Amino acid sequence: MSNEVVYNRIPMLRAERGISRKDLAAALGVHYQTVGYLERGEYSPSLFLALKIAEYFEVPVEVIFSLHPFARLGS
Amino acid sequence: MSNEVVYNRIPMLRAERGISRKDLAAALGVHYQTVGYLERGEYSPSLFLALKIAEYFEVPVEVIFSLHPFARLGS
DNA sequence: CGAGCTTGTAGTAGATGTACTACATTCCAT
DNA sequence: ATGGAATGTAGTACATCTACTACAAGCTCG
Repeated sequence: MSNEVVYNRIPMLRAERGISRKDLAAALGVHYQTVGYLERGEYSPSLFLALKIAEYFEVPVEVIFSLHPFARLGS
Repeated sequence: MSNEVVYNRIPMLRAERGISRKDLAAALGVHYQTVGYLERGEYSPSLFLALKIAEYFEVPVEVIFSLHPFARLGS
């Protein structure tokens, strides 16, 4: 049932903060490869991890994750 | 890593709407026992399912799910 | 050039989430 | 009192998530 797509903006938020995957992973308490998998969309995080990510970036979950594609910012 | 607790208010929201687990499950496209497991806290949903639930109840994810216990309403 | 940081890819292993079936219990309505 | 709806429990099976190790490639800084 979680074979469905969940879009995410982790790369954008991480770029805004200027931190590496490794640092983000450390802050979240997960393996740095896990962040890579999430950013590349190979799978979506557990709810627990999603809530941790939202807490870390201090934004609502919906700002980072969505069932529908995010609008592109550029061109 | 999702061996951690995620608190949820599904029973309360479902009671407010006055719908059964079976109907909620059907609306979400999951097995009715899955809703039971979630309500009893036996495990927390995938992010995909959490987003569907929030969409169904028309509230932000944080209203239903939290890393920290919800305040009790009564006494 | 050489070292180190960042990211991508690959693979194994274990934990968690979901589907499904079956049966027991409680409660309400007829 | 009988049946049906709603819920709880148990158990199996499969899919997904996460950890971890290892290696390749690009980049920057000395």
